[in-house]
Amino acid sequence: MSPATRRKPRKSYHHGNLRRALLDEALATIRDRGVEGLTLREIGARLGVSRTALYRHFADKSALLTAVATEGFRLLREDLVSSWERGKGPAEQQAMGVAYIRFALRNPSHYRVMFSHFVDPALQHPELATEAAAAFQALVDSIVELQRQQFLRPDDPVLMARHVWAVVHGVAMLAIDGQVCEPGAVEQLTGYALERLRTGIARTAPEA
Amino acid sequence: MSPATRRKPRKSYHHGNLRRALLDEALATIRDRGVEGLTLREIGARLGVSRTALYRHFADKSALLTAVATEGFRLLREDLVSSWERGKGPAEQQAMGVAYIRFALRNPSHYRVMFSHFVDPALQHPELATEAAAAFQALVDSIVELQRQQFLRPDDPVLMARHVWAVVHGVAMLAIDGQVCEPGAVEQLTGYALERLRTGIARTAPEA
DNA sequence: ACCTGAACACCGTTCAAGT
DNA sequence: ACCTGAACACCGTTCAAGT
Repeated sequence: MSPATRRKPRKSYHHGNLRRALLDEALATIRDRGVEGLTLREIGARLGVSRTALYRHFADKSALLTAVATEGFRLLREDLVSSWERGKGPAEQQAMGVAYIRFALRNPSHYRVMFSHFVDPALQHPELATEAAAAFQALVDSIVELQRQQFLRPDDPVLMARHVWAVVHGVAMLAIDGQVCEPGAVEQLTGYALERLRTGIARTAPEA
Repeated sequence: MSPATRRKPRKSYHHGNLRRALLDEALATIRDRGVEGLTLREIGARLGVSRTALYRHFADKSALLTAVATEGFRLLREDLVSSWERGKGPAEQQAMGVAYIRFALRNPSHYRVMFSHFVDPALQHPELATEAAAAFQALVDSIVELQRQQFLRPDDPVLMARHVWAVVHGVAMLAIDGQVCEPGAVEQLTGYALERLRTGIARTAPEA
């Protein structure tokens, strides 16, 4: 064995995208062991880099989590906009609700960090605040459009958007926290909650 | 100064209810600095007690947080039942919704620990699972009664309860996370969300 | 019974030093 | 530029010892 073939077969430096590798390793660790089980030292060890290599890409642990949350809001917004822009009608808004809850279930690590207040209070980081606001704005936009189409009550769209957000956020949290554990129960709750939500904010009763 | 008058004027042992004092100090620290800012050493120091005194009352840090969560579910259930039993009608169910959100706002430390997954996954502690189930059951009971009174749709009461829970939980989380920060916005969202929720699950349209 | 201080293994972070 | 190893202050937890 030459000295080059060690436990970690690696060139002297970590090549290319260490930042992305750190984010991915953090996401995997959060998925497996939760946010409080995340340690910077173990991330470095798993990637075969020094404990301090991370500080070349993130100011500290909080900055790493902030980056996770920021990326999460961007991915969520992309999912929501993608669903909405297929037709910009009532069916697409229902699809947005499904997409929101599916995002949380498929990206629980992102979702937990986004909403579990592990980042600095009051969204101090401007990037994070911008992405979070953009995701919320996608919801407001769809509500304004459906109000224009006379499908929704003419209430304050921001207030209505907060209500819609509360519903899908509540379902998502119950789902990823395992509070709804029977097989199919998440899908059942998603469908029921979105249908009751629609009835609650619709301009006219569906039978009218 | 005699040796008895030290920095911490205290009898040799902590008298009486150290367990309660530890819980209260933990709640205050969580309120001021968040769950991740909670350290057992500082709690002991603040109470003028050794770092290890806590282990006479709690197995470990997780057990302390589990106790906080368990107490939170008990207090929440008491608030909900108290609101409901004033009349067991539609107005009292609305009051339960208000009480739920007010509980979260008045006891944010309890609420965060209850729902932020700082306790063992899958609610391993039977006491915690029992209290959480009891709080949920109070909601199911009120739904069954209002269905019997023909005020609510005759859907599966557990499914409807999960939906109602998702709505109030979503509003509560947005509120205590400071996502709704303008003065009066929380009360506005609470009133709006509960009214839209009622419309969504009511048996008949209110105008009929 | 309840509490204490020393000790152990661990963590985030800093820094002078390497390539 | 990017990475490294040693060092520092901190934390949860254990344990033999005190009253």
